[in-house]
Formats: sequence, structure tokens, C-alpha cells
Amino acid sequence: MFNTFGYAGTDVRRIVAATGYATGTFYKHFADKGAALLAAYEAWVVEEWDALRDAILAPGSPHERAERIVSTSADLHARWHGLRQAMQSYMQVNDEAAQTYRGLQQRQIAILGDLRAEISPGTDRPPEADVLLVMLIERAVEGIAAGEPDALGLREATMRRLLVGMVAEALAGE
Amino acid sequence: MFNTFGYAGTDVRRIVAATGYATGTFYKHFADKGAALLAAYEAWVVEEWDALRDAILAPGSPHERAERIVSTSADLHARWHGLRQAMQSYMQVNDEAAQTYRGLQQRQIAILGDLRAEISPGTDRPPEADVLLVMLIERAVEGIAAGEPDALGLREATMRRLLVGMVAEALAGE
Amino acid sequence: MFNTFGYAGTDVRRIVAATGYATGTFYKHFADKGAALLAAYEAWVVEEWDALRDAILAPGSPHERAERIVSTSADLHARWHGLRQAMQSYMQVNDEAAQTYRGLQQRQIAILGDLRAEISPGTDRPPEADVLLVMLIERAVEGIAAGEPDALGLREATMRRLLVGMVAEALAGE
Amino acid sequence: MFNTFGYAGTDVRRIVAATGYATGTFYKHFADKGAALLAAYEAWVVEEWDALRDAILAPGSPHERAERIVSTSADLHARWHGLRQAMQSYMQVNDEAAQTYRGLQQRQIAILGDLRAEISPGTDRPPEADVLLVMLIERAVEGIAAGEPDALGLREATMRRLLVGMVAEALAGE
DNA sequence: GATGAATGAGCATTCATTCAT
DNA sequence: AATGAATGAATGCTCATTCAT
Repeated sequence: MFNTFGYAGTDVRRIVAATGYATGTFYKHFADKGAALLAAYEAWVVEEWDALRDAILAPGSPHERAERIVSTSADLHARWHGLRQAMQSYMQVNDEAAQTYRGLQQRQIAILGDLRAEISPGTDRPPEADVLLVMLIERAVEGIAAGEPDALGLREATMRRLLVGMVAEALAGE
Repeated sequence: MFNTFGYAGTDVRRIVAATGYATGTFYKHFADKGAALLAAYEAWVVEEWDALRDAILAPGSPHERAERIVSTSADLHARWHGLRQAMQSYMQVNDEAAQTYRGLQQRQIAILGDLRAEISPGTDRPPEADVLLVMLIERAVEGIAAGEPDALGLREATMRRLLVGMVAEALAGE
Repeated sequence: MFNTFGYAGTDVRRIVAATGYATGTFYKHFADKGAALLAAYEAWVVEEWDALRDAILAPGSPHERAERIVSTSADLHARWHGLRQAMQSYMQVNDEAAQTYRGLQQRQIAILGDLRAEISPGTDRPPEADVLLVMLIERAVEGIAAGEPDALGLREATMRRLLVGMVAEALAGE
Repeated sequence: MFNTFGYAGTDVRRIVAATGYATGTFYKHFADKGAALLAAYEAWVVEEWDALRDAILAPGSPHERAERIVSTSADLHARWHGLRQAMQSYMQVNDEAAQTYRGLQQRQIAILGDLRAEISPGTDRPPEADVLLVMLIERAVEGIAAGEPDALGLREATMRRLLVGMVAEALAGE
């Protein structure tokens, strides 16, 4: 529901009604409406990074890997764009959420470092370059999920192809 | 105020109090709280693209241009990160806002096309590549503004340098 | 309503409905449900002490004065017993209220001192004795208002007569 | 807990948590949150009157007795002021509680009568006078417990001395 | 054009109580 | 006798919006 209606647009009653439980039960499990969002977001992050890890580690050429990464990412963001958006909104209002977000990001960077060490050991590519790449993927994939290319009169397939190219180059160690 | 508190976190009374006018007056000028956000956001976009146009058109090597683009972008996003965030939140709830946003994006793409034609005529670089670049700049610069590099234990200067490098390459027509 | 239902038993909606206004209007006038109680209580105290001042200062023998004091007090407490009770309950939960209460009490003591100086100048009766008397009146009169004598199988008239006697003695300077 | 937080301020979960039992168990022993308060209050009353009986019956001059009565009363009320307050609050909302309260009061009056007959047989002092005295003691002692003298800039010792004096006079049969 | 008191639907959260196990 | 998850009515409060002046 956070994914569909955003943080402010989601009514605890509606969440609860959808579960079949009563209002009070919600508050047995979550201190807050915000805590529920955090829990949902954390679950999402874990799911995303499990999927990405698989996409990265499965064997194949850099290009094949890049394609898997982009398409996996695109799928996840297409489905959960609203949830991420809700999290962003909530962070603007709640500091604890912002901290949680940063913590998750740090864990992601660490995982990313491990993965790179595994697939291309001995490279001296700085982690900053990887983070930039992740940022690009995130942003592009989310734009694609939101239908931006169409809205802008551009070709989604072309954007995807270019993106995959950039990722593949990076994986090839350039 | 939208920039500081987000859409949901900003209440009309506070806006109005800051102007010195009365509540009713607000609604003489804006149909809605949302309309005010839209107006603020449109003003921001215009300001951003004016500044970027200058950064792009001023003479210099691709690298110098890239540096100007990145630093201009970074400044603007540092100051207005919250406003963009507010706009994102609002779009999740309001379809008209989403359309306005798309319209502004389209104008940006058009401007971008003109600029490219001006600085490197005869190139066949697809607009999709430029859009990807814009996305990367936006995302990275916003991350920098939000202090992400620090929070992640990375060096902001390095990220900036790498980013400038990518932009310069693109401008050089690679 | 606080007088009738107590603090916890009074619903803001009910207060508001009785006035004919809307919920929001209530909160334009009072920061809080508690603030409304405080305001009501303060108004009551002022009313009580105005009435008592008149009862004390009007000419007459100590006995006549005592009778006026007791009956004035009894009337006020009969009507507003619940309000005082509500205030007591609220103080148990809200510290600001407790401070307000103490402040009002202090002002009462000051008034009491002035009155005594006026009706029997030159007496060296300690203020503590007056306060004890006020406490007795308050408590007895409230008990009478609550119908305690009846419930206990005692005669209200007798209690009143004895009480008046004690007050008269005190006024006579004994 | 009723003593500390009042009736409304005490929640059943907190009571239950403190016992180490589960919520449901509470309702095996008490029909109601209110029933628990009533039970606590009844226990208090019994304790109070046992202590007072001892204070009254122990040998000594009227003055010594008065001192014992006042100090015993003061101790009890200092410790249990909140409980009595909670009871008052609850009575405003629950009629059965009010009846229980009256019943306890009646028993107290009866005991008081017995005690008086024992210590000063043959006196024709009306029970109403005794009740008034009890009321004064209750109120004064509670005020002292609540720190009223200090808050009002009065001397607690003086108030106590005066109170003891009044009680002693009454015991002496005046 | 400006005012600002009034509106009232909306919403998060609490907490006494139940009941199947 | 004890459990404790589930209940859901109740309630304080907010805030975007209106409209008579």
C-alpha cells in the first residue's frame, strides 16, 4: 500500500482492513505507521540485493551480466518504485528513517565491494566509480519503470541498450 | 518551505504566515496547496535550465564545460533537493502534477537537443544517451548534496572527478 | 461538561457539539482539552472568590457573616463539585495544571489575608489558622453538596449549624 | 499504580506487567479495572481505620491522642493521597463505586461512634461534630501531604500544631 | 483584493476487554 | 488457573479549504 499510495496517502485503517485483522493488532507488530514502512523497505532492499547478487555472480560475459543486472533491476524498480518514493518522503520528515536508510546503503556498498572483488579480482577500480554506476542504474531503471522514455518521445529499447553498454564496459574493467 | 519540510510536512498556514498575508489570500492565488508546489517547482526548473544553458554554452574545452555543468548542477540540487523530493511525493498522489512534471521534462529534452546541436553539430549521438547522462548527473549530484559519499565512507572529491570525466567524454562526442 | 462527566469522561466532540461550533474551532480557542479545563476552572475560582469576598465584607455580626460564607460556599460547591473533581484528576496527570492550581491557591490566600485585615485589624491570628478554616469549609460544604450527611444517616442541618458556629468563632477572633 | 498515576492514568497492561501474570489473569480476579481500584481502596480504608483505632485507643492525654491521630492520618494520606484521588475520579463516572464509597464511610462513622463511646462515655457530642472533625483532619492532612503549606508560603509545623489543638479540644469534650 | 474565523472530514493511536487454547 | 494475541470502539487533534464580510 505504501508502494501504491505513498506514505502520507496510506491509511493505517486501510492496511489493517486488507490484512483481515483489527486496528489494534497492527500496533502490536509495529510501533508506528512509520515503523511498518521501514520494515517494508528493509525487506525490499534485502530482496533487491539478493536478486542482484545472483544476477552479478551467475556466469557469463560482461555483456550478459550487464543485461541481467539491468533487467533484474528494472523489474524490481518497476514493481517497487512507489515504495522507494514513500521511503524518500518519509525520510524528509523522520530522522530515524533517514538513519536506517543510510545504514542500508552502507551495507549495499559493502556487498558491492565483495562482489567486485569476486568477479574481477586485482582491479583497482575505485568504489566511487561503482557507486556512480549503481546510481545511474537506479535512476535510469526507475525512469524506465515510470515510463519516462515514452513520455519524452524516446525509445525505451535504445535507452536500455545504452545503459547495458555502460554497465558492461564497467564490468569489463574499463 | 516545500524544500525544507516536504509536501506533506508543509502546512498552508505556515506558508501564509511567512508571507504576512491571510489564509484566504493564498487561495486567491493558488487553487490548491498542490498548485503552489507546482508553481514553485516550475520556477525552479526554469532557473536550473537557465543556469545549465549558460554552463554549457560558455566557451571552453569539454572538460571545462563538464566541470561547469557538474558544479552548477551540484549547487542547484544542494539548495533545492527537498523541493524536488516534495514534487516526487506529490506526484504519487496527484496525476495532474505527474503530467506537469512530464511536460517540463520534455521541454528540457528539447533544450538539451538544441544545445547539443549548437556545441557539436553533425554528431549522431542519440538523445537517449544525453538523457541517460542527465539522469546520472541529477542522481549523483543529489547524492552528493545529501551527503551520501560521506555517509558511505567514500570521497566526494573522487566522485565528482569521475563524474566530470564521464560528462567530458560525452561532450567530446565519444 | 467537565463538571458533569469529569475530565476523562468529557469528549471534546461533545463539548463542541453543545456549542454549535465545529471541532476545529475548539482548537482555535484552546491548545488542548486540558487548556479548556484550566480555563473553566480559573473562571470558577474567580467567581467563587468574588462571591465569598462579598459574603465576608457585607456588614453583620460574626454569626451572620459565617452563615453567609457557609451558604455561599455551599451553593458554589454544590453546583461545581464535579469541576473541582475534574481538576484534581487532571492535575494527577498534568504538571502544568498542578502549577496553575497552586498559583490560584496562592492568590486566594493573599485575598484571604486582605479580607481578614479589613474586617478585624490588629488581630494576630496566624494565616495558617485561616487556611485550616477554609479547608474545613471547602471539605464540609463539598460533602454536603455530595449528599454525604444523608448517606451517613446524619442531619445536614446540624452539620451546617456546627460549621457556621466554628466559622463564627474564628471570625470573632477567637 | 492507581496511587501514582490515577484511575485514568493507570492502564491494565501496566498493572498486569508488574505482577508477572498475563492480561487475562487479571480479569479472572477482577471484573473490571474499576473493581481492582475498589478492592485497593477498600484495603486502604481498612488499614487506615485500624491504624486510627490504635491511635485513638492507646492511653494518654487528649493532646497526646490528638497528636497520634494527626500524625497517623498524615502518614497514611501522604502515602495514599493518589489512591484516594483516583477513587474520587472514578466515582464521578461509576455509580456503583460511589455506593461502595458511601458504605465504607458509614462503617467509619459507626466505628467512630464506638470509639467515642469508649474514650469518653456519657458525652452528648453529636456525631455530626465528629464527622466535621474527621473531614477537617482528612483535608488538612492531605493538603500537608501534597505540600500545600510550602507552596502557599505557610509553615507546615504551625498548621500541624493548630490542627492538633483543634482535635485535642474536641477529644476533651469541649 | 484581502481577511481570518469557521469548518469537519480524516487519521493515528490507545486501551479495556475477550476468548480460544 | 493461566495465557496473550486479537479486538475495535473511542478519541484527541490536524489541516486544507471555504465564505461572509
